[in-house]
Amino acid sequence: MSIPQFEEIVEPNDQTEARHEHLEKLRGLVGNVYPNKFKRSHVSGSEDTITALLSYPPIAAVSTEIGEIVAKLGERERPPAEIKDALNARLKELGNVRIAGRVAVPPRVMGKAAFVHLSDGISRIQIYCRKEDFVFVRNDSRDSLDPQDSWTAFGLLDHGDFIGVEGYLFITNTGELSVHVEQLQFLAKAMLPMPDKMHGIADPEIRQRQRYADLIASSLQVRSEPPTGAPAAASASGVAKSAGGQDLTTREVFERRARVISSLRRFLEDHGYIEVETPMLTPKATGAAAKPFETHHNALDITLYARIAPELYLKRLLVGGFEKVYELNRNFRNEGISYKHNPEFTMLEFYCAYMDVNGMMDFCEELLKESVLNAAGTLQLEYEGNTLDFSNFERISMRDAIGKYAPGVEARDNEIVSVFDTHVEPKLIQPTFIIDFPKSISPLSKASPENPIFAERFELYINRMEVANGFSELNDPREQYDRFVDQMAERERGDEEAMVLDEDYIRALSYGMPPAAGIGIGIDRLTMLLTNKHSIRDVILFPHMRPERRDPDLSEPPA
RNA sequence: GGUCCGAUAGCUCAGUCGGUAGAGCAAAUGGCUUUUAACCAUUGGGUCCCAGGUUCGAGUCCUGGUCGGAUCACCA
Repeated sequence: MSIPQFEEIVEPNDQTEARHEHLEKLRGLVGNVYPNKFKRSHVSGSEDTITALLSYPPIAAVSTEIGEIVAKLGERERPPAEIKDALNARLKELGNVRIAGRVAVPPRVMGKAAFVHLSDGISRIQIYCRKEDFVFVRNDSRDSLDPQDSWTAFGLLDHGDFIGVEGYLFITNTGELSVHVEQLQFLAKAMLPMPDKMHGIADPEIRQRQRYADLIASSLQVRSEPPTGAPAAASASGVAKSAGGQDLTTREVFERRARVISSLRRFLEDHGYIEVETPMLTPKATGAAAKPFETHHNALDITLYARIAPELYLKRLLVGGFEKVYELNRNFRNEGISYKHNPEFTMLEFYCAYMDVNGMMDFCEELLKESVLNAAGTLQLEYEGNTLDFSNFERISMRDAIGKYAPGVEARDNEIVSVFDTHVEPKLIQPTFIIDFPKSISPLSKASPENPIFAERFELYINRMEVANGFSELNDPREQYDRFVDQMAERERGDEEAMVLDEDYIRALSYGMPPAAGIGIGIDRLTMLLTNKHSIRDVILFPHMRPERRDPDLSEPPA
């Protein structure tokens, strides 16, 4: 295997060469250009990130006051000096702050003063540097550069570099909260140019392959209505929009994803569930109908499969005496990639002893309402031109749903599923539990006591997508065995996705499993709904893609 | 896997009928001590995705390929 040259990875061009030159000149001025740390101040009570400082009440209050005054001014008008001076006196009392971040705009140098915005990935704040008025700190000693060298060093900063500054907060003549810099420390270089400050990254390939660049672009992008001082956290309310009313930035999408996941965990733990971890590499790929990834374990010389579902392991734990368990982690399915399928996807599965399918629907509804509200701040979500209303979940049998959404369409018992898939699923926009599934396609669920051709099973549909699937768990080992045998017969007939018999699972059930209900919830799809994203790749940080291919001419060095 | 669409400067994009490769941003140089998509002046920057073909001449037309997107089928 050939080792690519550094220059093949970071290709030289006028942009990178300029940055490289700046870096070498900076090295001459400040010594170490990749120092190990920068100590931030604690004015806000905890470590002063830019976001923490901006949301610290005394500072937020000043921002709000000046913001209200500026909002009333005309195009070229400036806020009155006496108001500004009074606010500046309040800011000065807070003392010096030490903050760090990425240079968020190309530095604006104007003769003998300069303005730069720093970003902490969420919020940005302006810093103001005046020649003769601030110094660069050397990174290999405690010395400072003289003002002339400091000004020279400032000119070597590029859009995207990391710097740390110390200074005092003040309001500029135009009314923007800024840091008047007294000391500046160089922290790290950006050797590659930042994404276009107005457009960000348009190419979906780069957005997904180089998520880091996408995240930078989303934090540095200049929006048509820039968020003036208000931290992004203030956007917690509202639908899939951030403070300015625009679509969520990439950063905000993944913050919202994190919020819904932590809320799901909290709700489950508050209701007595414990989180468990079951094998991802398993000798049998079962518990769902899907093609698995296959690998080989050398030491044991056996084939292992990446799990397609944790279901059968979790139910073994019910046998073992855990009454409420959940697992929130990845499943792997070796199938097509689409806007709603990624080869690895995140599933929340949980099981509750002594509960049936109806109790599970009730609980699922409460869980989703709570988590959606926590993550998005509302139960009404704008999505693809519809308003999804999470305050109301319909429950309807598969048979009745066909009558309601596809009136006049004939559906004999053996066709009910395909008729449902083609005629009903595309119409299920609002949260809908479909119940009464045919038992034949539900090999792990209990039959309905009222009508044994149905399983006590539901699927939750939202915006034409299956978001959850749950049922009363079959706990009769003999019947489970018979169902597996039926599945194996399907397999023999060529259905590659029919379920595989798991002997150990039958043995486990034979020790006795309490009546129980279980569910799987697709976290990626739920996140799509919460963030108004139409592709699963937009809610997975590093979605699967074909590997990047290097130019073959460049990758064959002499042997 | 099928169908449709796309790839041009570091980034975002134009490029007419086949006739010398364009803009904005970014970069470089100079100016400017409160700017904020800063501004003004000057300069540099191209494997037009790759390989063939048609043609006097191809970014443009044709064929094949690579990568990506949308969509359909299977899956959650």
